[in-house]
Amino acid sequence: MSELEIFKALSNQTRLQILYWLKEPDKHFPPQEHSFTEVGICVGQIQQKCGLTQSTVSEYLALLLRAGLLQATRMGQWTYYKRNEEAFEALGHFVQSTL
Amino acid sequence: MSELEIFKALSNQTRLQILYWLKEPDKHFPPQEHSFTEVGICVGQIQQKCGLTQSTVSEYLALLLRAGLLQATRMGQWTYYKRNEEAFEALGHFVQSTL
DNA sequence: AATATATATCGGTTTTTCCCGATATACCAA
DNA sequence: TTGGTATATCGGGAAAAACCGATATATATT
Repeated sequence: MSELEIFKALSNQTRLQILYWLKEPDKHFPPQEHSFTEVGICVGQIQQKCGLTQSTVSEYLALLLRAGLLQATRMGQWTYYKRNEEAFEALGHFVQSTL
Repeated sequence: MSELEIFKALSNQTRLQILYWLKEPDKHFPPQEHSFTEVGICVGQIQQKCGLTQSTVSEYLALLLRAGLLQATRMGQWTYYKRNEEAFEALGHFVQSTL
């Protein structure tokens, strides 16, 4: 995904907030069956904290996924999202050396 | 300026292009009276390379300035813009460690 | 003062983004 | 199969961004 698309994905307060929450899931979300670091957080949990509708949050997560900033894992009827830390490192490096 | 405003400023292909040109002014702009690294490039030169209108380019530069990514120097009837490299370093660090 | 040039700002149209409700799809359980 | 829950997708209204042309402002020159 292009840097332009990444910056667009980051140009929204709610999406930045989601990324912040997902940085330390155990601090921001209640305990769950599956490991935070392995699968991430399901859409419903994120939606509750956002206060936006389910459809909007689902779209935001899909957008962050397309930008490469998140990874998704489908487990049963839930989709778990977690950060793709490699993408953040790569982006930081890009900003420092290329942008 | 907030990171959100910075990411918004970076969410445009033309503005990214301008930042790229300003990274190595001597490679992308004709010689000029004043030192590239000291004052930067004037609006007209940037506008010519963009192909957009003067008003649009002026607004883009003002936007990048407000975001803290550029610095401006008024000299006579010209305004010279150059990159604020500290802002890029700070942003890269932010992406790596905080975002 | 009058003119010319460079840049900034203003008003408006088109495009994109934001965010919603409704609906579709996927999966699970009875 | 039927019904229930989780997520994704679709269609659309409202807000913001992307540009533009016209005009205002600032500076320099004559």
